Amino acid sequence: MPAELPKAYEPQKYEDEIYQRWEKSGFFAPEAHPPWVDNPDDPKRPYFSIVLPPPNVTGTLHMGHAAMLAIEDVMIRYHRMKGDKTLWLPGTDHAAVATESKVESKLIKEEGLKKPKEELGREKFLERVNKFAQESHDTIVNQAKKMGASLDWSREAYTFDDKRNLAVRTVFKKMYDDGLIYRGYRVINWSVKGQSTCSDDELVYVERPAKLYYFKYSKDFPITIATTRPETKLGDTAVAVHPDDKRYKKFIGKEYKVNFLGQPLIIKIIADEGVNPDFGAGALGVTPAHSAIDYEMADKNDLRMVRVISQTGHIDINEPENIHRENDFYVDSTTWEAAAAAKKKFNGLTVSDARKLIVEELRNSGLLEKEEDISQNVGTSDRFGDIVEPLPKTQWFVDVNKKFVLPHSEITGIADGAEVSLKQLMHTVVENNQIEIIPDRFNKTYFHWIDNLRDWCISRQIWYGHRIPVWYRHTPPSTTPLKDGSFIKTRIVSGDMYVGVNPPDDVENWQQDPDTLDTWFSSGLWTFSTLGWPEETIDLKTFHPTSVLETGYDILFFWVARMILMTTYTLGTIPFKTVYLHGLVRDEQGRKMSKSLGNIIDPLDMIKDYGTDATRLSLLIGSTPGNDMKLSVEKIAGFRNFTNKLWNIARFMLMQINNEQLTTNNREPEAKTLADKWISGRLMEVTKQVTDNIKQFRLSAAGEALRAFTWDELADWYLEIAKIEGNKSEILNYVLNTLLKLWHPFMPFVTEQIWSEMKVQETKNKEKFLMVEKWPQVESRAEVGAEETKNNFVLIKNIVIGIRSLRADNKIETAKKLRAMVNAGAKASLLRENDEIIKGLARLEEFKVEEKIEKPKTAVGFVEAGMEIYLDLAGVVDFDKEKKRLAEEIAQTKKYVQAQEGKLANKDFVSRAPAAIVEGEKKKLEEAKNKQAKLQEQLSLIHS
RNA sequence: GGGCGACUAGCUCAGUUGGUUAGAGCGUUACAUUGACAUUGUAAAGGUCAGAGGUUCAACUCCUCUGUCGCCCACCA
Repeated sequence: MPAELPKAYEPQKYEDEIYQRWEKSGFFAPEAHPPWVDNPDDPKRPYFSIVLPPPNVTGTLHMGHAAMLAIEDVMIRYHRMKGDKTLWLPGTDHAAVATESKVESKLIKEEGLKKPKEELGREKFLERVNKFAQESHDTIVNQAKKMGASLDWSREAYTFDDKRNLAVRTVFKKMYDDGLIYRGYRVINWSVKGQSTCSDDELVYVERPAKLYYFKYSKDFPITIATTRPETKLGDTAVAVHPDDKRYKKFIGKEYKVNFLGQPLIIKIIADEGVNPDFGAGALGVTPAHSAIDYEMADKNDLRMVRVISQTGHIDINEPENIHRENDFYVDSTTWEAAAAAKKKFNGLTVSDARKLIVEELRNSGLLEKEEDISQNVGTSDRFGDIVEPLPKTQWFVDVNKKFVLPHSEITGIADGAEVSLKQLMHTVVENNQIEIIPDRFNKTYFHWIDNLRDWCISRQIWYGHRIPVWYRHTPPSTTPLKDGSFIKTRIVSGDMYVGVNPPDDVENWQQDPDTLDTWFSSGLWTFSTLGWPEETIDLKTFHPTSVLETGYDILFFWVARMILMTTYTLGTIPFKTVYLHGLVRDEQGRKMSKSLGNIIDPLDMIKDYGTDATRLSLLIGSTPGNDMKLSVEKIAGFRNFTNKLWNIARFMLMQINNEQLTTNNREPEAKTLADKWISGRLMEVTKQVTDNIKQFRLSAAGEALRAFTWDELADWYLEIAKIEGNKSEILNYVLNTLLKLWHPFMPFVTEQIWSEMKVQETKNKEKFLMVEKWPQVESRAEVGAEETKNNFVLIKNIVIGIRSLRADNKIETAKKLRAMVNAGAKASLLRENDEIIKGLARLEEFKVEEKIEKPKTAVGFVEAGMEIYLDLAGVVDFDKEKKRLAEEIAQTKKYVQAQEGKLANKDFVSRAPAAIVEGEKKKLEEAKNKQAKLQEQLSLIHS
């Protein structure tokens, strides 16, 4: 007998050591193919690759990461065991804003700096950020290792390292040359707090109460407008009404010179379909400089743009584009003086102070007609948290609608050299199914997002990020608009500007654009920048497009869509074939886990208390793609129990396997008994189920099938039978080998540990890994009699269950041996062959199998598959109770019989349903009728 | 305002093209326990599949409507 395993599995004892051995073995890298692969260098050998969604470098592992790592590791380990060239490439994300502000507040807190960026300067500050990132990098990496993730650390990438920076610069330059990146003066989302732009997707809308003010700009203005932001009206250049609004139709096209509390305005009345005549006053003041929607309206109607709010969030009506001395409106000196007074009055006020003042003045001058409480959606900055101030600035944009020539295309439906837009590319690859999104309902969301996509603002005013590879001869060109009468039209500022992958030769005469790129710009390149692009590396050729992208559905737009954009544009191909979206991990009440709620389940605590395998299973089983999952400590504890169960199953099996016969060589032995045949058949079925389910990304179903097999069939039945039949070395060995392999992707540690105990027994060599064993094959052998085997076994099983059930009902203690007998009819020989099993499992001293038998007087009975089984209770039976029990069962059976008869009496059913279904229902009816009759007979035989 | 999802046992969830007497885990109840495992075993209770219509021989499954909850998108200013 092999050396015994400890009674309980203690994950903490093994996990770290196993991970180190795995890592040292080199098998995480695709170069180290499993030893049994015959043709490792065959170019046709399939590959499987996943690039890990990079966690923030300064972050710590949370359950979301844990779920991601567990799901991806299952896929990776499965494909590695299948013999594919398998690469799982790790990396971390520099998380520009998040990291920068973390370091900033750290410097303030710990070193007493007031404004760290100003005080240290760009270079020194970035040094500090880099240092911090470097230090905390190891934390998240080590935590990923704790999860058992079989990542190829030799290829680790960072979104902000030199290689990725080169990729970023290269793509930027290419897009600029194609005219897809432009510098423009447009209304963008500005975070006053963060002093930076943010993209449309980074806005979070918050519902809050607001006041809607109704007023006229001045007494002589004909239309009342309504607004929640009176202070922006200082920059109005139009009033918009619905084209069909009878009240206002006559004003459309007219232009008014008004004095708005001292501020001179020229207001044009325009018509726009978007104006809702029933909301507010049915007329709205158009502020092109401080509202994205007004900006679009202004663009359509060729309006002027007057900026009145500065980037610090103060009123500032002194911007160059605001004062138009050429305009005859201002020739009038009184107006000019009024304008000067207005400036003096409002300038320097914060937005909210200005609002108060304006409302006050409107009220005093009798212009304010109404105040109304409404609820309003305001956009806040996801990163900084403050309400975003739309204002015009010169920024860099990616044009998503502009057509360009795609020289090389591997995209179905788009030919080499075709003229396309980025939007079209993004649309096509999902529509033509080159990229499959799981679950597929997210296709709809994705298309909707693309259809509404506007140009992407990519420049940010923070320091920790990829610097824009643009240099200006002196200072950045002025943002003063051209004197073409149009203050709206996007224009690309030319002049002394250099765009290049590398700095200009005489860089000392140039100044680089101070801005950095949106972090998603570099993340968008992730699948190919990590593989070495722009170099033409072997990795790129071998592993791209990647097989699967697995990530949370919450970053479908931020990241997944941008990767599709960047990859189709740059390489003319898809970044990945399948997108697997997992849900959010929530607490047991369905709430998000957060510090403030104190409901965080820390994966590292769980690993410590219950082991990694249990933690992984709790995230894998019982959750489906795209749906949030609820997690509780109890669930994890439950899987800890299962881990221990598996350990003890193995422990027992190893004790049953004869020392000389122990082998990790997986040949299926000949099945001798019915139970043997049954368990081999079931194992084969389960192998097929698990394999199919993993292939179809149904990991929960795969795990659930395996769990049910392992516990309910193998442990509860076959191993119990093995105790009775004995002498099962070979088959137990085979089942154990297969079982460990099937479980390995889900619970790598406990399976590897058991395997290495076996390896030591067998070869005295620990350095052979289950991790690279060959995945069990599903043999397409002819399953002669497989169905019959199963049915026969189920019959035995049901007899045992029936007897146990009667015992329990009659409160017979487990230890007491009873006598049972059966009217076996045609099944007599089957039951005789297996009577030891029945006797053992049902605790019988005698199991009498006869073709025909009379019911003993002191017995109770039941009917199974047409046989009557009697359990002799030797006088302890309570006949009243027994009568009741039988009557209940008869009633139930009767109900079923009636239902079946009704079904079969229905002519439509018999004529229209497939013959096989009808046959099946007939058979069920016969069996039930038979059962009913026999139960009836049993009842009638009770004389009390 | 538009869209999506969920609603199945006390709780957490499976249920793959329509055909099962609707399943699992946890929990509950009863009994057991030095022989692989109490991180256990045996047995049991527990469901009008949110509601109403419809299609069909047949609906948890397909269609329509309603309700409750959740999420995403959308700057009625």
